[in-house]
Amino acid sequence: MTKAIHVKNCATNPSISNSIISIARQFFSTTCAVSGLESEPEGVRKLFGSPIGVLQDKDLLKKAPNGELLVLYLIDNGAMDADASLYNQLLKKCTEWKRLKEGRVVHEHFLRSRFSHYTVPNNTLINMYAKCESMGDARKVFDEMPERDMVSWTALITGYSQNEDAKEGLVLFTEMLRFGFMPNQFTFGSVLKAAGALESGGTGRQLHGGCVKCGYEENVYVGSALVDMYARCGLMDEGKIVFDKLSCKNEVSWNGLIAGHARKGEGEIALKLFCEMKRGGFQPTHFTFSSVYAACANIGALEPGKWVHVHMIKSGLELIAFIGNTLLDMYAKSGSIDDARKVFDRLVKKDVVSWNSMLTAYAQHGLGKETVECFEEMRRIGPEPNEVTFLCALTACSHAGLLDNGMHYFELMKKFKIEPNISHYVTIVDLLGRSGQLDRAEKFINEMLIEPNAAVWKALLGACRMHKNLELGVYAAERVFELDPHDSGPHILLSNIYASAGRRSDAARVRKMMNQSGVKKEPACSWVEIENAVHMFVANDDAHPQREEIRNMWEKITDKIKEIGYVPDTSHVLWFMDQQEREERLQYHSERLALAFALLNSPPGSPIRIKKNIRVCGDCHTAFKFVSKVVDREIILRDTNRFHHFRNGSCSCGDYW
DNA sequence: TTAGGGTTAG
Repeated sequence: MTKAIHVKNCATNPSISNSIISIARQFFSTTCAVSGLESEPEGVRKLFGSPIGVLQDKDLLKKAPNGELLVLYLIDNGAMDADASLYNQLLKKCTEWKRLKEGRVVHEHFLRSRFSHYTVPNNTLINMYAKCESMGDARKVFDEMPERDMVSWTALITGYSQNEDAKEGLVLFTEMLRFGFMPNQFTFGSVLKAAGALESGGTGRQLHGGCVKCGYEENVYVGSALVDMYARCGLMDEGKIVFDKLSCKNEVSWNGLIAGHARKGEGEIALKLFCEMKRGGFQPTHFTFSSVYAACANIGALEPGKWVHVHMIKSGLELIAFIGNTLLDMYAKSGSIDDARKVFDRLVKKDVVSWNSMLTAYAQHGLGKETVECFEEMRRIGPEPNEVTFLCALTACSHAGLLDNGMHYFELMKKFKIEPNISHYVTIVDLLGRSGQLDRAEKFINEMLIEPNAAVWKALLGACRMHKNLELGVYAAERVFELDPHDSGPHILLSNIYASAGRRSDAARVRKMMNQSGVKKEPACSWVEIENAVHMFVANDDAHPQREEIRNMWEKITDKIKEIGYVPDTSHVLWFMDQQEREERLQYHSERLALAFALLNSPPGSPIRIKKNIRVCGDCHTAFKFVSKVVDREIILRDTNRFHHFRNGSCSCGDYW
């Protein structure tokens, strides 16, 4: 319905009257009759801060930043009548375009008006400040308004929950109940988001009870928020129950469930749900693809990831950074760095995360030269690097042994006014340590501007293990034990340092200390993907149906690689076994079983992709290099740190990992 | 006037 606004005393100046007509149309979706303006154009110019000419533009309000102020000017000059709903519309526009500065001016004007006690525009004010991330102002409006309704409470609660202050949102919710206001579906949506952000399943369950009581469980917004809340709390079963009960589901409900499994590292389930979603006739969105790619990246599932990518291409969704970044990451983490680069090159618009993801991909694959080139390219044509960019670049230098480049980048951070955080320090210690500059690494730690944490000392400890420095290793391990006594890694590292120095009783003491304090070692396992199915192996796996064939295969391979010079290095195996026992133990490390299985079950010549949940041991690394030579296959092993591409007897990491 | 979902590092 169109309503005519009669602007009184309007201008003979056509540019002003045209502007007013244009504003009326675009701003209030109404027609406007101009009858002559006697006010001076200078005043308008002052308010706009820009030449009047700008106002003649068709897309006036999108371009002219101060359209709201013109309306206030017209009100002040008696050219337009104000009412409560006009203030409301002005504030809504400020919210929509996130124009905090103009919003404040409208707010002041509103306070001087005779409508300042009206609840609705005050609620809109709360919402405006909340959306402009100015919660102090939102709270002030709420506290000072003479009368509040349920919307006032909900707008403020939503503000806190959207501005990462979930706790305050929940506190306010209980207060709202105390004051006797009944929450509606909007309120529940926001408090459930808050409970999810706090990963507080207990609170979430109580709220769920409230939703049921008030009859909102079936509402698709509330239902999806419940699914999302349970998913963020890691309670996938409960999320699934709510999801199944929803008679009216939409894409968001599906996405909540899929993203939940993706976050938990349950890639297979996320993929299965993606198929179900499509079968159910739902169109996957950017959010869906993003979660599914993250799920594939997590389990290193290249083939399923490619399959989902084909679906996305068919669906016609543009390759924007939003999904392209996760797609790139998926290819990189699944071992296909070439595909990752292709995605990067095809991105419609690259943002800082795109560049960081590409740098990370190169870093994980040990491609130091490419990382340096990519970083330089980013400096030339890309967005401003951020702290993650530098972390990626430093990690790549560390993994590739590029000491000078790494130290140069660390210095460069100052130029970009980026304060190094603890992760940057850890990486530098790692870089110096791996390069054998242990004293320099120690000196660096002592001169750090922030307090070193367990990770810093762990980096030094790892370097001491690599370069067999007992004294400094013991010192670093003691620091780690003080700061993080429950981590099994440092205990094992120290025990191994002692063992390789021949100090068996000390090694035993550390193991005993570890066992007594209840520190548990994560059991090692490996995965390999054959024809779209993922097979998992643990060390000395006796349960596998093909165990005999696998063992025979590995024994055959061992004989072959021994012929061309492989000598088992048993220093990575527990010290208390005899030599033969140690060799046997090594024989059946999970990655070897996975490799033998892949050799038995995949076509000759095809690359083999294996994933391991902990760092690959030194002896397996050596063995794999020899294997890649005798079987003439590329073996791509992903461990927790990085990728190893084994080809023709050598590894892409240059034995530097 | 108030509501939902995603990504890079360690």
